[in-house]
Amino acid sequence: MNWSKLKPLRKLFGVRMRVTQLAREVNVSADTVRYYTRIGLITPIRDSENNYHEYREQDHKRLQFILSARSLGFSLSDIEKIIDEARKGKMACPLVRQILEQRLRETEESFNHQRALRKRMMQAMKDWKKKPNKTPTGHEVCHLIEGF
Amino acid sequence: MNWSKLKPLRKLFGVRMRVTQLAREVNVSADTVRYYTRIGLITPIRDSENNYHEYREQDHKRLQFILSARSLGFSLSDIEKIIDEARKGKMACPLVRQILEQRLRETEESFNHQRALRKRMMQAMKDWKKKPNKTPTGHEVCHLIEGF
DNA sequence: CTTGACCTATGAGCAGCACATAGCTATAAA
DNA sequence: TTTATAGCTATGTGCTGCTCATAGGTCAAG
Repeated sequence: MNWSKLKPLRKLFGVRMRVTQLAREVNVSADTVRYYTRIGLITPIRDSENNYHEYREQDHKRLQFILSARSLGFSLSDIEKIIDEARKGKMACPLVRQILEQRLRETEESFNHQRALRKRMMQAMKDWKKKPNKTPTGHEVCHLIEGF
Repeated sequence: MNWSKLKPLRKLFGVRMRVTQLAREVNVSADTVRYYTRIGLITPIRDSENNYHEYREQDHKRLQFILSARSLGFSLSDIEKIIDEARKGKMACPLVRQILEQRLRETEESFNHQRALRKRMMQAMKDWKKKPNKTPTGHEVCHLIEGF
């Protein structure tokens, strides 16, 4: 049966989208949206005709929330907890504040690690400019690394 | 049979260690050493009596090489390639230089991302201090995140 | 000889996707 | 109307670099 002529009726129930269209609207890959769907962060309905996911306006909003939270360093697991709070009608804000604080500390830490790594790498680049290449001897692999 | 009385003979063939002892000597976890062994970066021999791995001096050196390379941002896959070059008797240095260059570029990039993330997070911390907690309405989850 | 602390190898799990696969859809040409 | 085919779909698997869980082995003390 051809449902295409009936599709306009769906507007009565709100706009429905498939995964690729939704992904394009928020500028992420379809695989990312599929992944969030798979782990239950987004809960679209199924089109019983073809088993495809149908994303509604609320799923769109949910996805935007997820992406905003991601851009603030929240993990998907954090986001799940936050959404669960809100689903239970509770205020998620205190939890959100607390998680942000913790993630910020972690980000500071990994930022410092990155900075130190970057420094080491730049130092190696510099030092190695003066050093020659060598053929490995015995159980040595590369004197540049071993001698750093 | 008790082999312990024969063990001193092994010194003729060099010092042998088990995973935990080697791990302690280089200050990493035994699981890390097991992992490197599992993926073939370190190739200890097997004690045929008990199927345990026996690490020799060359494995110790190899592990130190791996850790030095890791501390310069090389991936385990990079390290595998480098070791393979050396095993074939080739000079690994040119490859090492080239990989370092690439990894440094990537580190710069992710460092910049981290810095931007950190900045966003700190900004959010600051902004949110003036904002109240709110009970979720409709399909909203947390106005702090949504309104950032 | 038995207890029990500690050790072992191996399988599985983690984040956060990206990719491979097999099969479905939709549009346009024939 | 059929057919071709481009593009879509859901789902399974792979990736990095470990860490943890499990089942069993070792070994010195009692």
